[in-house]
Amino acid sequence: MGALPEIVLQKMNDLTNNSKLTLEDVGRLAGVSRSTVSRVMNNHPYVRENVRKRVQETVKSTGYHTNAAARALVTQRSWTLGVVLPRTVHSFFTDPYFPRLIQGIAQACNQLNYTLGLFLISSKEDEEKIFPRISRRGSLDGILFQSDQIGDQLIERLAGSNEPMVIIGRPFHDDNINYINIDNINSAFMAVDHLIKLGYKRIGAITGPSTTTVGIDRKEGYVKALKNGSRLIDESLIAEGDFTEAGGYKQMQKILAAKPDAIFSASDLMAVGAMRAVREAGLNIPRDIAFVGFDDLPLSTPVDPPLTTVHQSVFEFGFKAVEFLIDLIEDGSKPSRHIIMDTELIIRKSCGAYQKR
Amino acid sequence: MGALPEIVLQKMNDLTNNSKLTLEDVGRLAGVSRSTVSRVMNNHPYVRENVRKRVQETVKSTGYHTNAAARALVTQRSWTLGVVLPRTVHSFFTDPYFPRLIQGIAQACNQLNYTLGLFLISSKEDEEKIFPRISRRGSLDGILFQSDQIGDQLIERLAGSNEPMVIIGRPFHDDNINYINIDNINSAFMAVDHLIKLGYKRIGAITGPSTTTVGIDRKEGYVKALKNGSRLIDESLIAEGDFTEAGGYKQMQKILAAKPDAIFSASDLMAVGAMRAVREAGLNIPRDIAFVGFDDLPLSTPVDPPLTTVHQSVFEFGFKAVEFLIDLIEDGSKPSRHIIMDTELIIRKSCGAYQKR
DNA sequence: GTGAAAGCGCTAACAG
DNA sequence: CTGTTAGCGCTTTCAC
Repeated sequence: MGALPEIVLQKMNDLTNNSKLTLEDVGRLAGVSRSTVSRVMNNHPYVRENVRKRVQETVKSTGYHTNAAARALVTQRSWTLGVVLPRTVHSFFTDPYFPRLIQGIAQACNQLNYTLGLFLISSKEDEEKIFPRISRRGSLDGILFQSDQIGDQLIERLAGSNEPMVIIGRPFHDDNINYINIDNINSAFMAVDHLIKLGYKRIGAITGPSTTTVGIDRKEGYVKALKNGSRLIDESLIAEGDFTEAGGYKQMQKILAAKPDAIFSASDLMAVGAMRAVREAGLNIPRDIAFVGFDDLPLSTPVDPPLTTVHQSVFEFGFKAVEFLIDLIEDGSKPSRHIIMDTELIIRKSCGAYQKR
Repeated sequence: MGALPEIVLQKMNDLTNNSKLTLEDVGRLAGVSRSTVSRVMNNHPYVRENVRKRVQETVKSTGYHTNAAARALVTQRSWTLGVVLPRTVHSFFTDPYFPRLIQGIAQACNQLNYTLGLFLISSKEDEEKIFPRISRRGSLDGILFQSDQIGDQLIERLAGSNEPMVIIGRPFHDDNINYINIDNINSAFMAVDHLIKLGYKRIGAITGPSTTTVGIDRKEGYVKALKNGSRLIDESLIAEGDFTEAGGYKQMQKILAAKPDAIFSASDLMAVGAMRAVREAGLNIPRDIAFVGFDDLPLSTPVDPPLTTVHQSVFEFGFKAVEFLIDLIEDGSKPSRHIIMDTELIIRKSCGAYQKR
């Protein structure tokens, strides 16, 4: 430091404090041009080693950071990804699904040097206000959109803006849309088939909303499994839930009248509510009614008995979605793709598999 | 539309499709200069009404949106707020607190026209990678930081960068730092005092981590209430939890040996775990052991018996934090302030108040 | 009221 | 290897 004249030190101090340094300033302090500093900041080759060192030291001592807006303007890349959770997603703060998904997305963003913009839509007005912010060029490099209600207009509008976009879950119209999903139909099939093989005769279902593709697909898997096992579909054994605990409880009370001996629930959280209703009716799980759920996420309270369920890796789901989107951003010319993640049936006590043996 | 020559229509089509319109393009199409379009976009006065109309129509028909990066560069405002959740916040996806907080923050951002950048830090490496992104000028107008472990280095580094920042919760060193909080000491006091007034003699506590200010403050309220009621502090009745259900369960098992007749839990979620332990020990709530919790957030499963607890409005907490931050952004010269939100003791069945009467 | 011109801070040719 | 230069798309004086 002894080499620097006092006036430069003074300048450095000024600059450090108000922290409004530009490349030009740093260049001046390091005795190089703004281009060279830029090269150093962006790890370009072709900078002499001792110059690079000197610049790096100046950058460090001044606390200089690249101005993101200026960089974004010239590179046409914001390094920001938008995550949109539509307003019909009510269960945001009761079902661990969304927090877990966001964790996966956030971790991927961190690792891949993207910033994560979160858009929680809670009303029609929000939607209108937010739309320009997500579709405005220059602020987002791509969009992750949680699939929700079928015929979602926002999804169509966004798809029209031909920005890189990946839908999380199956969109209703999947023509020419990139999405990542699990095979809900076969996963549900697998779960219900397991109950059939265990010998249950009256297998009921608490489905998700029939206005969502998840709800539709998981129900389809249930129906398919029954048909495959030559069972009749009994509508009195089926009730439409809303992916909440309270919904599961309420729907189970309805189904109880039809005397089921097993239940497939389209989510663990609904299964918990349903089990509560069963217990209140004085019945035993799994002896009187067996249970299979869907999700296998850690709920805030342990379930008793432990729930047999379809495991999906929500964290990886979010992570992969980000990788998929970045891939799209880097090469937008690719034809649309669908990524299907694996699921697995985890057998625990609630299905009665252990008792039967 | 009949007035426009074919070549203009063609141009409009081109521009609409590749959607890379600039102010200049829109101006050309509307027959005005870029400045006028800018004025219209920003709702400036001094634009003739018919010109404004014409421009607005062109904007609409072309689907033009302002380029955020360019605007941010010139105005030095990104209209983006950063929310930082430090890595030691483990309970992100089991405790409803964080999702709820984020909901409040997101709603405020939507209403006040800000974009929300979410930074979930899960490792030391994340912290290093993220730090430049949050402190880099030009990308964030301000920061919301969830207070966590005492002596958090990130908080100190960020405070040093003198960007507008609001800490959610009490920071360890509160000198010259803006924060929003609830009065944890008095809230806990109120809860424990309630138990004292109900006549309980051996009141235990499951505290939060002693490395967090929430943990420390709520414990202090507990101690203060006991002293105020002329009780001795019995360390065997106190155990340090971690704000998880499993932690509450485990700590309760320890305290059980000391034969408490009431428990103050520093969070509802821990109370749920503790109640599970009590039930497993064959004891009745509230007859054998009464409970008071803290938070009053909707848990995924209803608590039985309903929990007497300190209510805090987490959604409003998040909302207010955003308003506070924006206030700071708009006038950075203000001296540091602290906002303290109200809490309220909600009496339900778990404390035995109803039985006693 | 409206347009021309300057410039926000950066990257990326293009020279040298 | 390094500096000069030309914009990226926008807002904002300053003239008229």
